[in-house]
Amino acid sequence: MAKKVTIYDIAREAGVGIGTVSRVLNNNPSVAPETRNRISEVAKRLSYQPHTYAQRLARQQSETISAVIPFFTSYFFMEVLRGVQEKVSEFGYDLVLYGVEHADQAENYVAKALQRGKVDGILFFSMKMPDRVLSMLKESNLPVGLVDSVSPSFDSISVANAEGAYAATSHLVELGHRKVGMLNARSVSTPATERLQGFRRALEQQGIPYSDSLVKCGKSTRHDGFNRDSGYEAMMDFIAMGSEMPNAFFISSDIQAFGAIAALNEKGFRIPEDIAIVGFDDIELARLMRLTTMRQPMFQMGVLAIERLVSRMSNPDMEILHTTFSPTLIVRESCGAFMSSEGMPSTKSRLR
Amino acid sequence: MAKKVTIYDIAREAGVGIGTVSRVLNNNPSVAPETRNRISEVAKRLSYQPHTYAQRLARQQSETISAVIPFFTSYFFMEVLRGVQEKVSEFGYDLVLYGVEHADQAENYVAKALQRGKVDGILFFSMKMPDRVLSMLKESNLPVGLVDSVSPSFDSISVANAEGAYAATSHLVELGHRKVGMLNARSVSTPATERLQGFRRALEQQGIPYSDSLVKCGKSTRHDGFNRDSGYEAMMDFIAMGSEMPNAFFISSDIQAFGAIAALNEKGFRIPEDIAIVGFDDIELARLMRLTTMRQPMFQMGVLAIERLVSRMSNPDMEILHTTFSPTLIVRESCGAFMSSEGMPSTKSRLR
DNA sequence: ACGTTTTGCGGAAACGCTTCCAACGTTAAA
DNA sequence: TTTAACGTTGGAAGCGTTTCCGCAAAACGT
Repeated sequence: MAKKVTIYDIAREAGVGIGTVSRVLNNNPSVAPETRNRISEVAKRLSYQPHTYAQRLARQQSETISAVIPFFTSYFFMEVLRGVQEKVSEFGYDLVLYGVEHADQAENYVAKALQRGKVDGILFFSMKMPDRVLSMLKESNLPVGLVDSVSPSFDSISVANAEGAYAATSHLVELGHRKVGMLNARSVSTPATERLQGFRRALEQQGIPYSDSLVKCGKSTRHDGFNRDSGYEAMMDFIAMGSEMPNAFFISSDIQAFGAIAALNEKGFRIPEDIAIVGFDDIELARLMRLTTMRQPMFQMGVLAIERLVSRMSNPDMEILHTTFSPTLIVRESCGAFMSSEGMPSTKSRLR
Repeated sequence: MAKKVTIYDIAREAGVGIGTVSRVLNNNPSVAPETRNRISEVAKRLSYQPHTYAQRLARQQSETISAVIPFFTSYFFMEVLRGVQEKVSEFGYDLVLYGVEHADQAENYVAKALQRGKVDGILFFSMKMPDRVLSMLKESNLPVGLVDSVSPSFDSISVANAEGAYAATSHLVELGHRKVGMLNARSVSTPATERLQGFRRALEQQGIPYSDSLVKCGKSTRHDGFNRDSGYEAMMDFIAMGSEMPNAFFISSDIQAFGAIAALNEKGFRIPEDIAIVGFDDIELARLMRLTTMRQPMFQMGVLAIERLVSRMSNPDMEILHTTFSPTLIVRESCGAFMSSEGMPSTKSRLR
């Protein structure tokens, strides 16, 4: 280990008291300029590095923000995390990541985090937490931010899931499709249920009868069903419907859409000629695959989440803010929009 | 904030000294069973939570592992990080992520990290670090692990890049191609230069003359050239060669391959009928796109990296270990192997 | 019955820092 | 000239643990 240099060493070397050294290090104004210089110089010469944990213990705060995330390995979270990471280091905080499988694990973590000084703020991602935990959090007075979920008592950043699903579905219907289905994720996920609502509403609004047989979810439970296999399985189920099968699908995430496309390809369906598809998220691969989808400003959500959290940390009485982003429809080729508008299929399709 | 409960509270409540409380909390055997029970009970009743920073200060260690990563938003790193995350939490450590743009930023961070007690171990990902930093690290005695790069003085986990490139290129040649080119990433990246070596060696071994015009790299510098646009640009450059253009390509990452495929499609080339391609990495999408590629065991590398680091932390004098994974060739459709072996192109191709 | 270990335990010291308080020398105000 | 106020400074106290030292009581040996 690098030999420790403490403020005592500096104090001795500079012929002052430790209090003065500390004041210099913390830019406390009440130090004579001359003394300040001398101390700064000694500190640099000894290449002093403060002991973070000692500081945190003494200051009673952690300079740490932690993010509790269900599965930080999904494309969606990765993208949001990029924004988070960028801002966190800009503000000079540490980022501690906690990957959890379910909300109850989060609860477990909350208990640990609540000890004063462990973290200065927490961000929860896509977690529907039990009321008990929520109120624990609330009375703890710890700054908390919610991303991709909402609760009245905390700041939140979210996406208008229902609205997005509504737009996606409507787009399909406007393209002339009457038999449109949905591939959803698991209903334990709030975004999934919200997207289902949007889907239903769009159908009803367009005078198309809704039926439960119109929405399917694969059996793969990883990432709450937001995964490729789930999409593959659900689409296979649809294909098994035979002539009853819808010919247009709103799919609740791009990654599921890719699974669905694989299933479709395997069974000889062409996209968009035979089947139209619109996804959700607009992950990088969606552009590559020419997938029509609803874009969520993931990076930006991460950035905003930290900005909001930091301002709440410095001003706890700030009024609670809820920000909802509206996803925007990105029309590419998988929905067949170009085909119908231009009268012929695009020659550039990468979808089969 | 949750009202603080300290070991003093427990001691008072249980009618013992703080030393005993601490011993119970740390499972130190020299406490009478009866006393131990009483204390545990009180601790639970008061829902005591140790103050992490105080512990770390007293114990002189941090229970934290940090990972320094160039761009933790690329598919390759995401996958590796999954493995890292899994193991880290299994061992009960905290994971602190540092995203950096270049090695010099890492240096900056190293200085901070070196202060005793800040972190117990560091993992560096894909970073070619200046010797000065390396020796700083070395003499600091901090446990260090290298992933995707190698240095004699530290444990490392890497992939046989040259070997992989060799295998990929050879596969192309064995399929009958004589004009084979390479799309590389930027030469600042060590994996990129190693893969180039493998490519050259394969050519030479097969009696095919190498020429610099056979390898190109796009202008996009993000992720050191391991990005989609770079692949697109490089392939466009190749296409501009006209009749001189190779008809088979080894591409140094899957993501670049997708860009290249886009370029090819745009210009009307068919894959694999006109152009054969093999990529590198085997990211999830490669399977979807039926891309022939060299698989790196990314998740496993992450797992191993942490296991190795943790064992070094507990046993600093352990002999230095270098593990090299050999990438394996995953034959799918983009190389045309099925076409040539089965005499006809696959009907399921998703590559155009 | 008397040393001698062993076992269990209390609490001071240490970890490295921040912060508060007292004290000093100066300078301004009266 | 006296007093009050100010600008600086030193260092003790405190943050919540762990750990070491030493002591008492209990267990052991003979």
